[in-house]
Order: sequence, then structure tokens, then C-alpha cells
Amino acid sequence: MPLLKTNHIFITKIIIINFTIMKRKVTLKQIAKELDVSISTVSKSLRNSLEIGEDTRLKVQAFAKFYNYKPNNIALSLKNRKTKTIGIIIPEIVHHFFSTVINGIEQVANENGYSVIICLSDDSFDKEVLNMEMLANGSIDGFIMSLSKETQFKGDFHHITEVIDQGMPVVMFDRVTNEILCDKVIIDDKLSAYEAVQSLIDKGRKKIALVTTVDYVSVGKLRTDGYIKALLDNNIPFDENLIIKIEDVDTCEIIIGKLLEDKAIDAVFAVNELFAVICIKTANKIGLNVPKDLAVIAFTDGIISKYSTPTITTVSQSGIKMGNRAAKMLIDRLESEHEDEEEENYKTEVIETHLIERESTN
Amino acid sequence: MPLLKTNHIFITKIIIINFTIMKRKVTLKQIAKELDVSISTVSKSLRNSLEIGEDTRLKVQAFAKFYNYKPNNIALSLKNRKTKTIGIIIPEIVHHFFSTVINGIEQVANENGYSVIICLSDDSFDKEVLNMEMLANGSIDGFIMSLSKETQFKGDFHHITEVIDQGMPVVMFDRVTNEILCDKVIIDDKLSAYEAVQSLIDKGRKKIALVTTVDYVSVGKLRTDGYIKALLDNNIPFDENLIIKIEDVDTCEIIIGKLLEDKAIDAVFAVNELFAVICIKTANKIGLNVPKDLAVIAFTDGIISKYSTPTITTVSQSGIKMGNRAAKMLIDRLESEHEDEEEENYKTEVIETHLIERESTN
DNA sequence: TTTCAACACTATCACGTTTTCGTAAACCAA
DNA sequence: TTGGTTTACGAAAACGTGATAGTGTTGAAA
Repeated sequence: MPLLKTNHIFITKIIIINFTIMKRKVTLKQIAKELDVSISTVSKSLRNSLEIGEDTRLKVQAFAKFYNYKPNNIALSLKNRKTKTIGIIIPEIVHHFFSTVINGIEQVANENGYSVIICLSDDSFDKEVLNMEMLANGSIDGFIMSLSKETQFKGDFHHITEVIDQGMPVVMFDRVTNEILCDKVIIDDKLSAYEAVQSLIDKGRKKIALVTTVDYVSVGKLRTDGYIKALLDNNIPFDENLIIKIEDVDTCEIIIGKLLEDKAIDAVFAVNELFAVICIKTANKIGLNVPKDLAVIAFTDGIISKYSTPTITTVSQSGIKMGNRAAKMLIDRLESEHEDEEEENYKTEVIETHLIERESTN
Repeated sequence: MPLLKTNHIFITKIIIINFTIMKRKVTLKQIAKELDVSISTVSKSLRNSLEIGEDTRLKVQAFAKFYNYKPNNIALSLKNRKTKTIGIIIPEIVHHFFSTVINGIEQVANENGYSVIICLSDDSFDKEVLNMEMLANGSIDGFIMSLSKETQFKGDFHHITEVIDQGMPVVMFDRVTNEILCDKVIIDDKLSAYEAVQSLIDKGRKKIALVTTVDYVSVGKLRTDGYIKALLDNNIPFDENLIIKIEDVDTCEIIIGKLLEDKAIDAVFAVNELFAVICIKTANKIGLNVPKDLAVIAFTDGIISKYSTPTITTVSQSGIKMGNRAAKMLIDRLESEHEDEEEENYKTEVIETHLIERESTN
């Protein structure tokens, strides 16, 4: 109690403690003990409650400041039953699109005082389930996720239903499914593909191939639909042999080579920029000039398209914007949830895309 | 109590509860109440303690399983005073190298039951400090980080010292500083640069330019040292005008163009693949052929080098491996910390690099 | 019959907060 | 003096868990 009576004693005492506990995180309890008051008094003083007399209040505040007291997040999380943390589950992170989405999420999250905790499914169903279960046990307030390939293939979404049933909000983006009711952020894959193919047709291309993924990936399917619709709307016969579905990136060069040589293609629409750049390289090898002999458009604008030679015309989907929107939707739901319990009006937001014309189409 | 006497009643009861609390997360307390035993009994039953009679034990386990009981992570974290979570702080995530490091960290973390929580500094000192303070208040057990440009520029590391003093282990990678004592994972930037430049010299290149970042970025500085040493060791006069330091990526093309046109360069060593690909594109524009007229080597092997035309020879530093090692070091320290308090023998691990020869050097 | 152990469970505390409620002491009016 | 209102603080509960330390009943050995 005489501790703070004079500045001198105050300082002395602090230095001693300083050496003793070595700046280790200080708690309310320790402050209380040191200052010979109750924990409640310390807590209230730090929140500047008028319940506490000014002397005590200032004393506690000074002490706490000196020790750099910060409330323990875990304790707060437990007490408030919310963690101010968003869980992100994505198939992979070494991927331009996904990392831009994370960036977008992180921006909005940070602005609103949320942290993000990231788990990778590696496109594996089991890892996706495991990670979700792990995070769902109290670590986070809500999910933002994009489905793994395997999950889309299996069509098993029980792990997602489960967390939603537990009252934990989920926002899905890009690779979504109709079988789950929740907020979603997507682009209009079909329309964007349609417009891309239409732009090729407008430039006089007649025989347009599609290089896509296997069917169960939702976006691949939708983009294929858009491709077909564009052809049919322009009275171009649809030839199934002009669609190739890549399963393994490492061996796809051969398949693409065959396509280019055998079919007298004059344009390629690729569902991602990796496929597109491989097409260009393969075309060059067999003596085709891009864009003269072969026009190439890729879905998803990334770093490759920008720096490839020739640069690649792409359908740009802003990952940042998707991330921003997804985070906004999730946080809105988290913060409103208290007021009106269970007024589930799920929304699906569509992010606009636009064509970035570069050298690979003339 | 008669609840579980017959299967019929058991099921009925469960369905009723199911409708009532809607699969909301169940706690020990709720199970205890429902089964009319104490919380301790439930807890012990679930950990299969022999203290509890078999009947009760099985009953509790069945009930818990049905309700998909999982212990609350936050409560565990508070109790055990560890979160099983690793905090990662990096300058940016939309960056091939950093995302591979995250991937590497996540692998090892997951194998050891850890989650990762990621914060981006956006190369800003303030954001780095803020994020660290946020995470240091109990959210994580330790840090893995790479310094932001601004932090390196300011040379202010008090936020890092602070968390280390609090007893929280820190592992730094790639962009590190000698001013902080902690575990580190780096590559031998100087040696790797030396070897890259030497390989250019071995191929007969005489006038080798260096395209690098501003000096305060630690790795940029080290790579410059290696470049200079290689030149001198080969009796090639070192010309300061052949070093250009890029501050702004968007406007650097002009500077690079000037360099190529004015100086009759026959090779470029770029400290990252972005600079390298810009060099190639600029060279092409002014009529230089890569690799005939100009050889190009880049530091850091990424997606651009692989798909650029021509493909780019690079110094490969495995981000995955760096991430693996960093995570291993951190976890080792976390798990051993209890046994021998403060036996701080910090290590610096050096990840080997190797040259990946591609088309941009002949 | 007493004593001791085994059994099967329960009470309590601690982790670090915040918050609600309670209560002495002091002051004031009647 | 009595009753009532401030003032200034403290006790305790709660969040969910797990460990430690009980506790009451039963059965068996002495």
C-alpha cells in the first residue's frame, strides 16, 4: 500500500519485479496482488469504471501500462464465446487466385478486428473434413471456404452441414455447391466463358477448342456450358472432340499437342492460365504462331498471363474483391447474429468479370 | 437415470434433445446434466479413466459420440496455457515464394497437431507491430516471420524483442536480422549469388549487370555482395553503373531499357524472377535475343521462370523446405521448453540452393 | 466388531476475463 | 439515534476443461 506513496519507492519496486518475472505476461491477478486490491478493482480500473475511486484507478492504470498489460485473448474468447477469428479453408495456397482471395479476406478482416486462420485441404476430402472439425471446436467464429476437388467429386458435404447446424456461419466462394445453403461469392462462370468465346468468334475464329478440367469441378463444368452455348448461339457446330479435359498437368502437353496438330484449331479457350500458357508453348513447338495461327484466351487473370510471351488475354476475376465480399458477408452475419436469431436469408453475390485483352488474341 | 435402461427410451430422449438444442455444440456440463452425473465423471469417462465404472463409462461415451462431443479448443488453450497454434507474419501472400513457405510450414504444423494463423504486414512496420501484439496476447504459442521492408529500413525490432522476452519463441526466415537473437532459416544468399554469377562468367559472359532491390532489404544486400565478389574473383572490373536498384516495379522497365541499350550488357543477374522477366521482355523490344545476346539468371525459382519464353535459369530456393525447417525448429522449441528452462542455443539453418538451368542461359 | 482398502464417483480449483451482486464505511437528513 | 443514500470496493459466478483431492459405500481381512 505504501508502494505508490512516493515515486521513488514505486520505481524501485518495479525494477525488482522486472528482474524477477522478466517481463513475462502479466495478468489481472498479478496486478491485483501487487497492488493489494481485488481483481475486480483492477479490471474495472482498466476499463475506467467510475465505480472505482480516482486514486486507485490511476494507480492501477499506471502500473498496468508500465507492465504493458494486455488482456489475454484466449480468456476473452472463452468468456465472450467468440474468438474474433475467421477460418479459411482452401485447396491450395501456392496459387495466384487463392492467395489474392486470402489477401482480400485479410484486408476486411483486419479492418474489423478479426484474425484469419488458414488451413489447406490440398484438394483432399479428408484433410478438408479434419481441418473443419479442428477449427469448429471453438477456434473460430465462422468459415470462408472453397471446396476441394475431391469433395466436389464425392459430393459429400456432411462436414459443412454439421458446422452450419451448430450455428457457425459459412461463406463459400469460387468452388461452391448448390447442395449447401449458405452465403456464397462467385463469378458468373457460364456467362464469362460465353463472353470470352464470343469474343473469339467476333474476331473471326471458327474452330475453337476448349481446354478444361475434369467435370466434377464445379467451375469447369459451368465454363464448359458457357463455351457450348456461345458456339450454338453463333451456329457453330459443337464438336465434342474439341474439348479436352486435363487430369494431370504434367502429361497434358502431349494431349494438347495432338489436339493442335490433328484438328486444325484456330483458337483455344482455356479454363485457367496454366493450361493457356502450355497451349502457347506447345503451339510454338509445332510451328504455330500465337495469335496469328492460334488465338488463346484464359480464364483467371494471374501472373503468368501478364508475363508470358505473348501475353495472354484473360477473363479477369478479382480475387481481392471476392475475398473482400466474402469477409464482409461473414462478418456482417457474425455481428448481426445476436439481434435476430436465425433469420437465414442466404445471399449469393456475383462478382463481375471483364476481359483483359492482351497479345494472345489479335 | 432410467434414461438408458432400455434402448427405446434412450433413442426417444435423444431425438427430443436433438430437436430442442439443434445439434448445437455440446459441453461436458450439458452431458453431465443430461446423464445425471458430475462433470468430472463425464470428463474422466471420455478419457477412459478406470476410476469410472464400466457401465457409466460406456454410457457417457455413447452419449458423447452421438452428440459428436469434441472438447472446446479455447477452453483447452486457456487451461493448458498453450494454443497449439503458430503465428505467421509475412510481408505479402500473393507471392510465389512466401506462399510456398506457408505451404511448408503448414505441412509440418499439421503433422504435429498445430494450426497456423497468418497475418500480413504488407511490408508496413506498423502493421507488423500491430499484428504481432495482437497474436502475442495468448493467441499463439510462437512466431514464424519474415521482416517487412519497412522494418528492415527502420531497423526497429523492439516488437520482436518484446515477445521473445515474454518467453515466446520466434523463428525468422529469409528476411532476417542480426540484431535479434533467435532461430533462423535462411539460404546463403551471398554464396548462391556468387555461384549464379560465376556460371554466367563460365559461359563467357563479360559484362554482367545486376538488377536488385533497394539496399535495406537484407537479402538484396547479400546478393549484391555475392555478385561483386564473383566479378572480382574473376578479375572482371566492377562497374557500379551496372547495378540498378529497383524501387518501383511499375516504372522499372524504362530504367532497365536504358541499361540494356546504353551499356552493351551481355548478361543480367536479377534478384527475383519478376525483374528477370521484365529484362527479357525489354530486351526483346529493343531487338536483343535472349539468350544469344543477353543471358539472364534470376534468383528465386517460381512460376514465372518456368512458363516465361524463353524459360528462365534460376537459383532455386525451396520455400517448402524453408517452411518445413522453420516449423520444425519452432515446434521443437515449443515442445522441449518445459524440460530445460532457458537453454537458449539459437540455431541458424542454411537451406541449400541449386541452379536450375533453362533457356535464358545457353 | 473394527479397520482398511478398493471402488465409483463428486467437489473444487485453476486458467484469465468480465460482470453482477453485495457490503462495509461514511455521510446526511430527520 | 435511526434510517437511508452514496462511495468505493470485493466476492463470486461464468465461460469449458482437466487434475487433484476428497467422500461415501461396500467388502474383506484382522
